[in-house]
Amino acid sequence: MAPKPPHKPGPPIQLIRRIDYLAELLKHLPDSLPELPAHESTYHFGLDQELVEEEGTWFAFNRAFEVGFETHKNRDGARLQLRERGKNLNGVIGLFKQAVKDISPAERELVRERVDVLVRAAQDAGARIPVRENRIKRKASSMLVETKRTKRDDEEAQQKDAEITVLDDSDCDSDSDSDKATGSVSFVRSKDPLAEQTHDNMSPISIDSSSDSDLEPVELKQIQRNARELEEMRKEVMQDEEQKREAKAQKQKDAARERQRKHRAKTQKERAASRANRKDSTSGSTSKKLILGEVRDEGTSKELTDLVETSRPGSQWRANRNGKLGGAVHGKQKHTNWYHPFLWVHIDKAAHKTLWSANEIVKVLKRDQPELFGRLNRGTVHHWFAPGGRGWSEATKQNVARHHQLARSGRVGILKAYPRVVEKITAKLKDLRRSGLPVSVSLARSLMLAIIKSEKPDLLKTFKVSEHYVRAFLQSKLDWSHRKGTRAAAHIPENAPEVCERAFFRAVYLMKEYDIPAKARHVLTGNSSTYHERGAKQVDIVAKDEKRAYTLLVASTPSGSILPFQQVWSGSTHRSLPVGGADGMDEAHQQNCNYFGMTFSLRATLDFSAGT
DNA sequence: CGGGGTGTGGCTTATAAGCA
DNA sequence: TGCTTATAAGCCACACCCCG
Repeated sequence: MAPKPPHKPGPPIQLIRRIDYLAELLKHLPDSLPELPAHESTYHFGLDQELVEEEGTWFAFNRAFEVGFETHKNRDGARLQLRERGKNLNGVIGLFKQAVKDISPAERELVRERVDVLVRAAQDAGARIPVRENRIKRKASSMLVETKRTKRDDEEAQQKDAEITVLDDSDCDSDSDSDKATGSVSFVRSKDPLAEQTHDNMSPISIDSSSDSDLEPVELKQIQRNARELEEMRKEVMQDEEQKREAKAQKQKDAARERQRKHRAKTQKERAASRANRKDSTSGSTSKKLILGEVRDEGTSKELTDLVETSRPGSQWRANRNGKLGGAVHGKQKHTNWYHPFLWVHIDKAAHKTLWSANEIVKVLKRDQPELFGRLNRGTVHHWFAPGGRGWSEATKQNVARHHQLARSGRVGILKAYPRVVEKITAKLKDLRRSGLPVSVSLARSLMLAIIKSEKPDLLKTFKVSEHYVRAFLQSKLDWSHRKGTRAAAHIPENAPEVCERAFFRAVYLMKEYDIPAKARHVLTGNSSTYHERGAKQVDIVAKDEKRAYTLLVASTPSGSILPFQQVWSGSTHRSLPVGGADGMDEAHQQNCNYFGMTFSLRATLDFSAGT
């Protein structure tokens, strides 16, 4: 599966809450500020879409903000002052909310500053949120306190870190912001009496012995001992915290599991109940409604109850292996293979119709074909989408193309860790096929054994390269299947006896040189079939019986006279042509001297036609 | 402001390939 | 044929939006 692109995080909730708080403040500005009609107001906030496209959201936001509030006119240090209240000013909230969606985290920080400026301006102008709306106020003001405290805490922490260098550890950087904000127990904060003592008694200390100090050796030793103890305590605390975190994570996991278990139990119960209901609701008004089509009888499509199983390509696997010889018994299949062509055709249609909304797709499908899509989940549909949402992902397209997932996966099992070996094997196999040699399992196995032996001989201690593995390799890695040859790849050459003799002596030489026993020889029998690309139109193969066939074109004029015949032959060399001294060639020339001719095509597999 | 609907990430489980 | 593994299905929860 292609890796998912990193998800772009949305604006932080704190920022949204802060903007909401500002909105509340702006709503409660005092009446002393004028509320101007739109044409008199200078507050016109909105993201100019053209600017957004040309310069980006951040630029467009800044421009709108500046044009509205004219902060450049304020003298140094002067606070922003609101000139009016009402609808026009409130438009700035929309501007903020629109902008924070599309900008970077760093830019969001700057937006946060702008919000703070406006909050101060509103407070300066006398905005007060009434008590009855205290919920938001509490929330927001607590945030104010929180942020202030965060800053202060951070500064303090930094100071302390600077002072007690022995405690300065990169691990401490990983302390979450929330920890800092709440001032929770963290070792750096020097809540520890020992640490405080150290802090009170000594000025900057460092475990680094190279630091020049005027301290007496005894004092130095004491400090170093303290430092070590501190270090140990720090480690203990860290470990403790780590354990707590793990325990918490585990607890959350358990809770989630329990929730899911309960949910499943509930749905099962509901299903059972609905089945029971269906059984005894076949009479009276329900039957009438059924006949009239007012309600849908979900119990009538009995054959569809096995949809899940039917949609799965590997159901035979279960039938063949399930529970045999005391083996494991797998339960009924539960996952539907939605890539099944009969299902996917509806899904694809619905997707285009609903403009790629997972929720809509599922709704439409469930409404139109509840028997088929009653169990389809919108989350599942969502996972099929390409990044961006409109269209299917590449992985999905591939799954649809092969009607299910996983097959032709390219997996090579034990050889996965040795891509070089795999590459060598596939290259050799492809070369063999290019030359037209039939590739059988035994040939492929010998080849693989030879390559593995030379590259990674250790593997062969346990790995047998079984024929089963070889078949799987050919299928998984090369997408080859067992094919019948369709076309002769080459003919027996003129110098065949000579070639055979050379091959014979080469074999003799090898056997003598490497002491190869005679029984190790293996003669590949002539074979009219081979492993070859699945679905290929032509399967070239050597030693295939030559087809003696040609195409004869018979044509006539509109008036009915028969034209000279045209024969179309095929061959791969000029030797396929009739030679000048062929039997009957003179006769042909004498009888049809006006008509006899040859034409060649320049294709790899030559076609030539002869008109007589 | 609350309720319902929607989009989406992440967790758990099922499936089938792969290996010994 | 038992066990392992990669990937998809199934499901939930959270954030956000819209509407009355």
